[in-house]
Amino acid sequence: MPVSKGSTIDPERTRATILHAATQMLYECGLDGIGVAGLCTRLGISKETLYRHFGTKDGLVQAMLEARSDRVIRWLTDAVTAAGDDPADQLTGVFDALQGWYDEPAFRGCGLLNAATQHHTGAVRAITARHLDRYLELLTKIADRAGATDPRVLGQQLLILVEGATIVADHHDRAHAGEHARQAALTLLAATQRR
Amino acid sequence: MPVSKGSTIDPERTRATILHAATQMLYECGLDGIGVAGLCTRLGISKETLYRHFGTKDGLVQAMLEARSDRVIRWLTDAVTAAGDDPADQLTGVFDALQGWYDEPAFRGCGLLNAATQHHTGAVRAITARHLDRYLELLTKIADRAGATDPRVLGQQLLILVEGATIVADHHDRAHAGEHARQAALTLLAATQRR
DNA sequence: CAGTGATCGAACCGATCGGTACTATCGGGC
DNA sequence: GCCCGATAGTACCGATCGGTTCGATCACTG
Repeated sequence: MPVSKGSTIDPERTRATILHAATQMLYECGLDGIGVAGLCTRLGISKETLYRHFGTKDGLVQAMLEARSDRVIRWLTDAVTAAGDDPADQLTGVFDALQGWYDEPAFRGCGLLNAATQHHTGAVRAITARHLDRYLELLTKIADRAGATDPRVLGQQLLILVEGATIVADHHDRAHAGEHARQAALTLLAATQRR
Repeated sequence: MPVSKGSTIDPERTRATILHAATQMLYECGLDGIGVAGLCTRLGISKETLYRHFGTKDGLVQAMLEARSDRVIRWLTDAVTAAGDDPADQLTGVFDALQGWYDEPAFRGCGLLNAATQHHTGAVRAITARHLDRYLELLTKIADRAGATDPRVLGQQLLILVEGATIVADHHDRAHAGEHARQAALTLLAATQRR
């Protein structure tokens, strides 16, 4: 059955729907953990539709990763904003948000890092590197607002904590990684302010 | 040419040679980045030999990961030993060793974490989780010797720094990740001793 | 109401995958 | 010196992969 029952023909909306559903599937199964055929079946679309919107599987992957990066950065930016003006509170907001993520049953690590590890093509790695850039910018701003001696160094250290916590949560101890990282971040923040 | 020229028939040695060469190849290409056929060609062995020694590709992967974990842990343990008795020096030894690794052109992140991300089968993830356990044990011992208020928490934080530094080195800034993590580790160490 | 285009479902393609089978050949132990 | 086992090389298998094509069908537009 083409076009099926009451489905609105709206390419933009179709594309967005595919992107959203495929993001979850590919995150859950891994980029190579599910083929295009299986993906289309579980998305309830035909291969032709997928290929018309995204050209290739890699095209879908890249579109999905860019959208995911946007979403993650927005999510953490909001967490910072919601935490108020105190840099320590902002860091707490970030790591608490991360711990909330780790607690989700579907948590499988950072989708962008996973993708870069699986397909180490130039394009995917570039998207991931840019993602870390944006992360770093967010964290460095906090370090700057906190009056850190060297905000760039503290920003990098916070980035290491964020990524390390995500890795440890995925592969070792998801229950406490966020909290341990949060405490470490606050200690580093306090130490740099004290100088 | 079977058995080829002056090749010694020594199954143990053959197995070890395959394991060593395959470890490098699979680290460089990723577990799914090269097939069994290509692997055998570049290793100069036949598929039959590989399958006799390891049963399946997964068998090879698991044997390789276990060997790699042993090797990495021994390497870092040696770095700690070589650094003397001062916990701060020991941490410096660890992160300097890591930075030396990041500086290698062939550096592609932690092979065990990469493998766990690529093949999230139970067996591979278990080997990786155990690898992090051993890492944690090493770091917690340092925290303990340093007289940390809570050595287990500091050990976890150091683990987060180690893994975070490796991730950041792989995907963002390989030149400074080790140094930033080292500074952070020393700051955390000093802070926990001060209390 | 006619035509356009988005979509489905299925068949199909060549390539590649992990794994097996078989033969020929060589080294090492008896 | 003979024989067994380890090995190379090659052909082969079924499954699956990413990607293409085509016809039928339905929603929307004019």
